[in-house]
Amino acid sequence: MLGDMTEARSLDPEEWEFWNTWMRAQRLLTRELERGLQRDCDISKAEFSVLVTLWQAAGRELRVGELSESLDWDKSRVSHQLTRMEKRGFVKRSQYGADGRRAGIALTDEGRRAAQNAALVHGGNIRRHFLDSLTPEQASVIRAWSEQAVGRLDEPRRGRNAGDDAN
Amino acid sequence: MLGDMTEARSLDPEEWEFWNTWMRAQRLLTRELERGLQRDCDISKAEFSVLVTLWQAAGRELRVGELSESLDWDKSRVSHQLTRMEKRGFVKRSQYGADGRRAGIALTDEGRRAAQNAALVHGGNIRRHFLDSLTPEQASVIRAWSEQAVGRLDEPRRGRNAGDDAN
DNA sequence: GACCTAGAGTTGACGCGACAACTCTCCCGG
DNA sequence: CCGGGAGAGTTGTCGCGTCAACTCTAGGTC
Repeated sequence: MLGDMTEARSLDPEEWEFWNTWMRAQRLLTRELERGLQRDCDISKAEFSVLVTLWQAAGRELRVGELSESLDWDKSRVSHQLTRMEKRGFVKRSQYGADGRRAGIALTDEGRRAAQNAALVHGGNIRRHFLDSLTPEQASVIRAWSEQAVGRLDEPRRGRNAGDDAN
Repeated sequence: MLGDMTEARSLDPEEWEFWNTWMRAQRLLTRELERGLQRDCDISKAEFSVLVTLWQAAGRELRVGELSESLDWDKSRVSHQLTRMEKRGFVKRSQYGADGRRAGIALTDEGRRAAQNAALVHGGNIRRHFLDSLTPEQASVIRAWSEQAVGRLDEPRRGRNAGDDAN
């Protein structure tokens, strides 16, 4: 809408520095947590997300589409991820329907164990590396910004509820 | 240090929600910017980082190790990225040394054009999607958190200067 | 009943990111 | 001279993430 006059100007050096520091902080934090997950639980962040989402379904089998919606992942991404995780023995695609199609996704026992353990360990890591590092003021400001950013960036896409996800 | 007693407890539901919202905001923002970069400039975020870093070197050829240090990327990652970008015609590995080894990395003309254009366009996108969305208070709090997080997570790794990078 | 379109899911291809293994040169000590 | 690191760079492999193309079935229309 309304193209304003300052279009052609990029960012000032200090704005770039702000942006770079911010991106760097994010990257270091997620890298640290991802490494922790790999080291302590031997699973990836993507695997964690799927495990926890299925775990929260408490035994109910989810469809690929539901996972896709819940995680806000592309359906093909979910499918690929499930293929890998099926190979690892974390999930099972149960076939149903007379002809044998339409997959429902279920955790295996090993998947359940991994989910439970990872939630504990990863939660602790998040506390140590993120939550504990925030002053109350920082926490509330960052929470507010996050919510507003999600609202701004996510509403356009799906104009309805904001379901849970697990990252 | 000193393991405190609350080890075995993971996160409360509201802490998880905070964490998830925060991760989600990050993901949506970076996804949006990455898409913008792809759409408007036909380059990826990784390509952008390399282009800008080389551009800032203002004609001086960088070594792989320098790029790796500057970007805080694994050396092998730099090498792979350069291979792809060489194929696209953005960079050139100039050989020197009598026997022909030790690669110096230089931008091609096309690389220079792409860098310049992308810095402008991407900068604008960052302004629109991020900087403009911050109240002054949010900006200062987030800046402070970022710096402190980088200090905490990055100092252990390299106990020296905090060079520039381009993300 | 034949078409055919919409939706669900899978597959393939490709770039990104991490890790380990390998090459090659330089340099140092014997 | 030769053997053995150390440092720089490359290669291979694999998982993640995205896009496009494909399959298959259900359901609707004629």
